[in-house]
Amino acid sequence: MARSNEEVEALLREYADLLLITGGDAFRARAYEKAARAIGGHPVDVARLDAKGLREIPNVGKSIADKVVEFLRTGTMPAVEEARAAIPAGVRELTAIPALGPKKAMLLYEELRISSVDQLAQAIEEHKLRDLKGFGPKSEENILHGIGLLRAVGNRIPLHDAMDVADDIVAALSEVPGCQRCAYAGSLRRMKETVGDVDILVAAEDSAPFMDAFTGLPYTAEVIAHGLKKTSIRTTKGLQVDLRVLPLDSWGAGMLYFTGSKAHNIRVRAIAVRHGLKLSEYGLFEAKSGKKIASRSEEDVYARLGMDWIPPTLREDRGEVKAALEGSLPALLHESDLRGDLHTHTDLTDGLEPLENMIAKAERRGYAYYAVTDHAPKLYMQQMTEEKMLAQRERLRELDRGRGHRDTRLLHGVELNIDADGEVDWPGDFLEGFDMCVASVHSQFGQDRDTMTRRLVRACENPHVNIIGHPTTRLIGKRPGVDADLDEVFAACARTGTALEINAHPDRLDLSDENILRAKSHGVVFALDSDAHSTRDLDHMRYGVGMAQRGWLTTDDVINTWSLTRLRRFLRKKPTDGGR
DNA sequence: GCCGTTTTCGGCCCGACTGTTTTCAGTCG
Repeated sequence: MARSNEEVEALLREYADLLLITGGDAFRARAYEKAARAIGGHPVDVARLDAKGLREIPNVGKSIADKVVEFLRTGTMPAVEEARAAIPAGVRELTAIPALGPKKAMLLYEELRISSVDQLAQAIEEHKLRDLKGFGPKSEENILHGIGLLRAVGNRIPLHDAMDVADDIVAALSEVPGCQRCAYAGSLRRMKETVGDVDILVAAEDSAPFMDAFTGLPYTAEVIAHGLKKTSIRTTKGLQVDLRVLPLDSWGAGMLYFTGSKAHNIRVRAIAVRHGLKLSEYGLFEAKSGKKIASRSEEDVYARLGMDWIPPTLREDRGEVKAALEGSLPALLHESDLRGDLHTHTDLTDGLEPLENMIAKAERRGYAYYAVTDHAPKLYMQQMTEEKMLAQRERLRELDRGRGHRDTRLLHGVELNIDADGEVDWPGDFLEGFDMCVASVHSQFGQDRDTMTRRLVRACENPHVNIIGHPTTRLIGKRPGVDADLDEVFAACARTGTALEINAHPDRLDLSDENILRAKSHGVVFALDSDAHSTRDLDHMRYGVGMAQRGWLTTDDVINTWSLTRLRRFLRKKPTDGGR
């Protein structure tokens, strides 16, 4: 499995939630939350630390360090086990519903014995909540709406969770003797924002050792099917993973078939039929003779159908087949094309690590430039002031001075808050001092369509705002995007020379691929940002790249693939040419 | 529970919004 940090983080978070649900000391719960976040974002694997090393992580003291050591040694954390015994797991699941927190979840359990989302939905239908203190018709409506959101994601899991599992399994199976190829396929390879199940392919002569290794993985909770060509398991976290072993000669056809999408496959197969051919997961065959024509690589198969190889992220039947036939596929941008990150935080606000650590990691990623954009004062909990911001700028300028032309150049920016009426935190003369400004919506997500549209358009029209951060503010599976006339917003971006962010944080992936396609048709340019709150978060960029590719973007569309000179020209915000 | 001390206990990111109340608790960022 990847690192223990994520496991420990999840456990400590669960404990914090359970403390809140049982009405324990809120500050104590907060201490666990803070420690969870710090450990999740810590650059070193906690499994390699002793109690002393653990206590060097901020917000981890003796009590938590001991609990973590115990967990790493025995695999359980007794305090959490006890809390679990007291509260049914379903009660905590209730708090995943927006607008339903620990207090109300506990009340529902105590008064009505509700301990699952389904029971809650039923109770609302039967109007059982109305008589409860603190609940009214509006809460019923809000909770039902929240349940709808949860169910829309259904059994699909976030891309990065699936990616972690897939990376691990591919690494494990690649070690098995006789492995000729091993890779993941399916919607994961297409980088869809959520994934229903994971498909792993292995090329080998003998499948048995792989099937055995697969079912013997430490996080296999259940073996759903066990065969010679296909084996399916369910992981301890409930994710289904299918393994297929095929001969090396079928690799290309297999990858093509299992990568999908279904709609893409149907379209490609139709072309095969037109050529008097037949395409299956085993290869491309002459329909009449059954003679195999191509199968070894995806390139071979596509080429024999008169097509260029299609990047997996485009295989959604959104015009890619036609483009591949015409030789007009876009030259998609790749992670290596990125020259910088334009939206990142430090521990001056809610980041976990100091400026110096973040910059060091940016250098390791080989960036030509790197922007620090901490939060502005109107996100009140961050306690930002002009003085703090100016002190950070001074420090950053100091670090930037004396750098060679090979080093990462540092930009001082800010993530402003877009007010209810489209204003931002500081007046123009203060904003003038920043190299660049991101502006994002962080409050009042429920405004009506006209108000929200005006609000975003006004932010674009601000001459100091260069990038609209996480433009719809959606959280996948938790919060829908704001209601706004996005076409109007996109048009405003194009008109004013404001870039739209593709926020690569796996919980956001905002803009989504559909919105990227739509925005691109308006002539908008994009900033592909990690929104990192720790050094590890900087690596989330791969998910943003996935979204950008799914939106058919090239380097010309993404401002942080540009040279610093071209970027600076764009940041001066000349509406006439948008900096292009 | 953690932290930082006014070194052994008091403060802990702070304010807005919502829907419920009838003066505020719960939730959220």
